[in-house]
This record gives sequence, C-alpha cells and structure tokens, in this order.
Amino acid sequence: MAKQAEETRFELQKDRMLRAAAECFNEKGYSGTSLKDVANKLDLTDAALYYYVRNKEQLVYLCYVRAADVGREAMRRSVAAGGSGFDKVERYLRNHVEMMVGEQGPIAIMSEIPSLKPEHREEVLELSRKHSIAFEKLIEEGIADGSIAPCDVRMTGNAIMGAINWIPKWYHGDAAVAAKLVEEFPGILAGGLRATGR
Amino acid sequence: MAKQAEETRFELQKDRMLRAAAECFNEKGYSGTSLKDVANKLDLTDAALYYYVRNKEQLVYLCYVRAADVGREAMRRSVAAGGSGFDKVERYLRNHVEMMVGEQGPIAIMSEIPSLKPEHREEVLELSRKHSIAFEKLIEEGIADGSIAPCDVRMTGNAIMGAINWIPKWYHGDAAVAAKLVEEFPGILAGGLRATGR
DNA sequence: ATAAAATTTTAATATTGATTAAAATAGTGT
DNA sequence: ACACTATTTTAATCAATATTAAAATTTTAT
Repeated sequence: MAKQAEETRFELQKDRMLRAAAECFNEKGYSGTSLKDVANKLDLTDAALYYYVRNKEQLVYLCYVRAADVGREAMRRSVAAGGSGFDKVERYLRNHVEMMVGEQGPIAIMSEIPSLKPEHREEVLELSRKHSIAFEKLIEEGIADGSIAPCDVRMTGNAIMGAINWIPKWYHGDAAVAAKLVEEFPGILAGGLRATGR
Repeated sequence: MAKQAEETRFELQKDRMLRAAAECFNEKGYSGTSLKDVANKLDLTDAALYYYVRNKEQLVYLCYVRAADVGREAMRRSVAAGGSGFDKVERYLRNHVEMMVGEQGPIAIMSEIPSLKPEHREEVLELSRKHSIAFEKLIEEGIADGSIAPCDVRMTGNAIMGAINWIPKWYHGDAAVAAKLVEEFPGILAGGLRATGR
C-alpha cells in the first residue's frame, strides 16, 4: 500500500470516496450505480465528486488500481515471508482475504474492465495479468519443491482467483462472516493443492 | 431444461437473443451494454428486441432465469445418477461446466440481481438461494457418508460456487480452453473436499 | 399468387444521469 | 475579524439510450 499514507483532508476524502464507490460497483455494477448513489453514501451531492475525479470512468479506474494494489501487497508480504510454495500460496490467500474484509475494504471487483477507456483498460489489464502470473508462479514453485501436487497451473489459478474475486458478491460487511471467512477460506482454497503423503 | 424445447421460430430467435444478451452482460455488465449491442450480435436493430421482451429489465431477468435453469438441471442430473456425496458434487460440477461451455452457453453471470425490479429480484434470489442450499446438501451428504472431509459447509459452498460463477469472466469461447476447463475444473474444485485416507 | 400474420425497421420521443459553471459555504492562517 | 483557499451545492446543460408508434418487409398458409 504505497498510497493512502497522505494524511491531507483531500486524500482522506478521496479514499472514502473510492471505498463508497467500490461498495456500489460491487453491488450494482459500473453503469448500474449513479454518481448520486456514491455521493449519498458520503452525505454529499453528486457534483461534489468532480472535485476529486475528472469523471466517472476515472472513478472506476482508481477503484481498480486500488484493488490491484491490495492484491499486490498481499502477494508481496507472502513472498517476503518465505517458506514452501504451498506456504506462500496459503499465506497470500490469507493476506488477501484479510485485507478484503479489513479496514482496507471494500475492494472493487474488477468485473468491468471493458468499460474503461483504452489507456486505463490496458493498464489495469496489465496489473491483473501480472498478478495472475505471480500467483501461478507460486503454484509452480510449490510443485517444484514438492509441497503442491502437480496440476494444471493455469486452471488452478483461475479457479482459486475466481473464488477470491467472487467474495464481494456475498460478503457485505458482517463481522461474524468476516471472521469465518478469514479462518476458513485460505484452507479451503489451498487444501486441494497439498501434495499427497510422499 | 424444460424450456428451449419450443421449436417455433419465435422461441428460437428469443433464445438466440438471450444468449447474445448473456454474452454482452458478462462482458460489460447490465447497464454497460446497450440494447443496440445485443441487437448487433443478431444483425437486428435495437427496436426489434421489443418484439420479444417488454423491456431491458426483463431481458436480464430472463437471462438469469435461464442461468438458474441450467444450474438446476446440472444439479438434477448429478443427484439422479446416485453415488456418494463426493461423486455427486464432482458430477454436478462437471455437468455445470459442460453446460456453460457447451451449446447451452453463454450463461449469464448473475452479478446484477440488485438491478432487477423487486418481484423479479425476489424470484431470482430465491432460485439462487435454493441452488446454494442444494449444493450445500451434497457436501453434507458427503460428510455424512464419509466421502468428504468435515468442513465449513457454507464457506466451502461459497468458495466453489464463486469459482464457477467467475468462469464467464475469463472463458470466451475458445475451444481448447473449453476442453481443458471441462477436464480439469471439476477435479480442481472437488479435490480439496476428498476425505483423507481414513 | 395472395391475404393474413409475424417480424423488423424507421423515425420520433422520453428519461436518466453525467457533466459543467457559477454561487455559496466552510476552513485556515494571520 | 480578515483575507484567502478548499470544498460543496445549486441550477443548468448535454448526451446517450431506452422506449414507442407507425410503416415496411418478410414469412406462412391457402
């Protein structure tokens, strides 16, 4: 999380805005949420948002960049902590889930990348691709060091990341659910990877 | 698949329309796709769609009902075939994935239920809930008969269904990917459930 | 070949929501 | 209290698309 450090009122408000927007977008999609919806969550009027972003498209773009930042940070921490490939995978999942339901949250689902304008779309796609590749690398590492059973890395990555990406569709801030999520999810998703006996 | 049987031209066109719509919605979301986008895929003009549906909201609604039908049918077949809880889970996943990438496809992701009008929303939510419960029942059955390791049923269900629901975000009709998907996915998702040795 | 029905298009209209500009308010340092 | 800046609102405007009605075309049955 490089960003967010800024303590200026402007930055704080902008950050609040991005969270409010993420919440709306997760529920009703990009075009399904009006700027008024977002503004209402902040007790502001829709026009006020233009003080922080040039337009609606940029609002989504920033939400997505923020989401990517969170994913990258979860990944970075996991890799930094070392251990087997399996350990890294499980820890990355735990980190990411914790951040999603924690104070960082809500994190926007990157489900409407196609709606972004070309430059932004390319940039976000690139971030997304890099993240997938980094995750697949962890799986490969685990297979190489024997901590993960051989598997189709691409498909396994798709499966696990899908489960992660879908979380905001059913998690809406309930604390009890959050606790269970953090406790159970990493194990459930990583469980299938474990190398058998040996 | 109760529906689709109708061989009238009207029904066939309507079905083509629902698939085209599902494809658009999956890519760009509900409000992100204009009726013109959908019409273009069918070499029609946007106004022509109104011959088949009352309005755009109903179009999404029908896409979602269709998606629910497919899921229910996949579930039905799996249960009908008998076997252990684990067998049913794995078979359900295979059936559902096959249907998603097969001639039935594309299936709409039910990601914008909130955009539906109240009656439709309730109905679709109910279908969705029922499906989740049916899936969780399979897991419980597997735990009871010893074919599945004890786990948090709700969370496990959320994880697996999330991975399934996300498929249309990255699968776009590539035949080679479809084959791999059908071959690998059920095993990847069910793999983590297997009761260990014993 | 022709009439009736089914389907699609053309040409408006209506509505919604994004965007902008100017005015008003709140905040900050002196 | 004052002047200056930052933030928000009010009040238009603009644009995109959903929707409708009437006309044109195509299909089907006879």
